[in-house]
Amino acid sequence: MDQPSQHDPHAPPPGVAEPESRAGLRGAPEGLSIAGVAEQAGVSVATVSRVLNGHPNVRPATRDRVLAAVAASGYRVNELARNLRTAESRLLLTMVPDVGNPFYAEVIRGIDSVARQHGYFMLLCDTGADPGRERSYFDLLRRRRADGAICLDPATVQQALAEESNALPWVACCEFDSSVGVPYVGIDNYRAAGDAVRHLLARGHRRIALINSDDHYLYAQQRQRGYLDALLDAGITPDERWRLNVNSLDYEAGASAAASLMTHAKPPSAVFAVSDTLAIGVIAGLRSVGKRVPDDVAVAGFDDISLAAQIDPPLTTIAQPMRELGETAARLLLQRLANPTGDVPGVLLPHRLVVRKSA
Amino acid sequence: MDQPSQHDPHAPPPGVAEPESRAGLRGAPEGLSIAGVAEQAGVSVATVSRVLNGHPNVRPATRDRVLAAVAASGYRVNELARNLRTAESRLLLTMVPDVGNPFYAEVIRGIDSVARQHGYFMLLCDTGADPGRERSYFDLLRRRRADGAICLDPATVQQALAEESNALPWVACCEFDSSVGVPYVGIDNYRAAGDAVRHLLARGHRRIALINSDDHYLYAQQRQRGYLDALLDAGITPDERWRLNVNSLDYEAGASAAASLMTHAKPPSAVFAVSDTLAIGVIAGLRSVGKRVPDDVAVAGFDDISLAAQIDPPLTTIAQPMRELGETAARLLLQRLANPTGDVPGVLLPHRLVVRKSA
DNA sequence: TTGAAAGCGCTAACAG
DNA sequence: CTGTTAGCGCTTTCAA
Repeated sequence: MDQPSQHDPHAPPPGVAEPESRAGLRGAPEGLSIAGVAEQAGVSVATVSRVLNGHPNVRPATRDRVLAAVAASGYRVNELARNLRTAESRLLLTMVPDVGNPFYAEVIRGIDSVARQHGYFMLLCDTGADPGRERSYFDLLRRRRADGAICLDPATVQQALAEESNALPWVACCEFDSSVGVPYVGIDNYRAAGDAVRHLLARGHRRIALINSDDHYLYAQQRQRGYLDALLDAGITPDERWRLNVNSLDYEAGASAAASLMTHAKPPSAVFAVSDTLAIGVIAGLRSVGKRVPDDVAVAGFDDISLAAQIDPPLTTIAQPMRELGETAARLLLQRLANPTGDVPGVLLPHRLVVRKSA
Repeated sequence: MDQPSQHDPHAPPPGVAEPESRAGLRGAPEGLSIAGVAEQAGVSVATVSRVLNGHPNVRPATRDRVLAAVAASGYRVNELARNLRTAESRLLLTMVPDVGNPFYAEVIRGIDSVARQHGYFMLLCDTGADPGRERSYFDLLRRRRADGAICLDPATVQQALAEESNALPWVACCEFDSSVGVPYVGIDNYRAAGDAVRHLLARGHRRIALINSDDHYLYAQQRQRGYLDALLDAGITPDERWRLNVNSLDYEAGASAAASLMTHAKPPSAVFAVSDTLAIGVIAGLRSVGKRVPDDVAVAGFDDISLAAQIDPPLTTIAQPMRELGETAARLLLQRLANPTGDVPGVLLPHRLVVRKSA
């Protein structure tokens, strides 16, 4: 009972992370090393290391002496040294196109929570979906600053990554190309988009526009195919002028896309935007040109960010399990790290149509 | 011209970050060290190190030989080793209450951009404003995993930090207590809140509610004082029942606070929320109980996140220079790192009232 | 202009 | 159960 079995060396060592006396902290010399603690405790550095890492083979009395010295001196392990010695950084790199997007923010939280649970920290990098930045961040893996990476960037840039470094431990999240051969987690974008469009069709709409994101996202292509096929299946010939691609998921992008859509003589009666942020912008843009939602134009979004339920009118959208997406990605990566040669699966998580007032 | 003067060792070493032949990468052995490169180039490890770090005293011919070996082998420096040797992690810790809040997201971007410009990466930690998590993250500094920290958490927890470790290199951002003695950047919350309330007063409102965030944020106290004094100055006795504190900045918190406010017999005609997310929730909550904004109730927010201009009605709010806040915080920290003993100032950035339709 | 060698602080054999 | 010791891969004197 007083002897920890099976110790995780990256959990806070017993006695070390506990609140210690202020005096101890005050006295903490800057350059105190394990050798200093060993001396104070009258043992060898090896023993201190053992105690710090929770190894079982230490006599309780010795352990206490070491712990006392640690507490008294305010010693903290130098993880720079530990990292070199163990050849791991305990850092997980997360590359995301836009931290500011609420969708990504939530995915990130999922990643972070699982990472921390396993003694890893998250190095978050905002790539702006720029291949150059992506590459340079990815290089952190080779330089050993991160043990593994999670990539949410466009499949086009993921392919480049895969080509030159299939062996490096990384996984794809949300955006993925199942053919590149890295583990991935995401949803069935084709079906999800179809579900959204079929909902619009069921509401009686025939003129349905698509506001899509940048085409080098594979998910954009998949959602577009889902949209087209759903239309075709309903006997509707898609109107090319009603398919817009925007190069950012900002509210503004959605707003101006919507406004331009409404300049047509016989404009669409419904809009499907592939992101809630876009859809919220669409609603604002529609309002700015005097259109009411959903009376004049219905709007459906994608993601179900928390804001979707709060705007006027509340947004009908496809819910993605954002947190789970992130959590799963982190688990897949951890799995790959633990067993570099083992096969790691691709996993598809379920989506869900959430019907609110906007469509 | 062909000799880099004044080289920053953390910028990509010349020739190393450039795209190399695929063959080079393919052939890269996992455990290639500087010694291997030295051998291939027929020089000593010291020389390789000099080349890698752009030291001037290397004969061009030698340098080329080394660079060729580096390119051919696909060698990448092991930063774990470099970090131990140079005793720095080149990581900046950022502790933030909620990554998902658009306000913080934007501040974070500012931090990240300056950090990267100076060869640092950002370790982002979501504390949930929890003192325990804060403490444990902060410990990363002592363990040498980060060279410095930027804290956006409540002043109450910052005080604890300061008490036990005034000597550690950290700065406060957005939320700060000028008396704790660490460098900080923020805005004049007292004046900003006053500006918002005075705008409401000028619009003819007398019954003005305040929806405030958790009281252990100093900014919440400052904004409350600004609100109260502005009312008092206008000869109005503040009504205590109209001051609400919520413990989260989520949309939902704003929505339910607004709804409860409207249960009063003679409810407020205007609401000042100390965060845009709260204000957006307030508008949704008002709508849910049948109130129109701004006709029945005017709403003012705080921050000017990008969403503020998109909702219906567009939000009147106090703009904070979010990016600059982050950038400045990073610069202050870098300054402290460069000169640990030097005095680092507290800096106040300007805010701005943005009048839109909601008030 | 270059090389040899001494560590940075830690972990993990290997002995005892 | 404990101590001695050999590195991890790099940077940096110090000498040549």
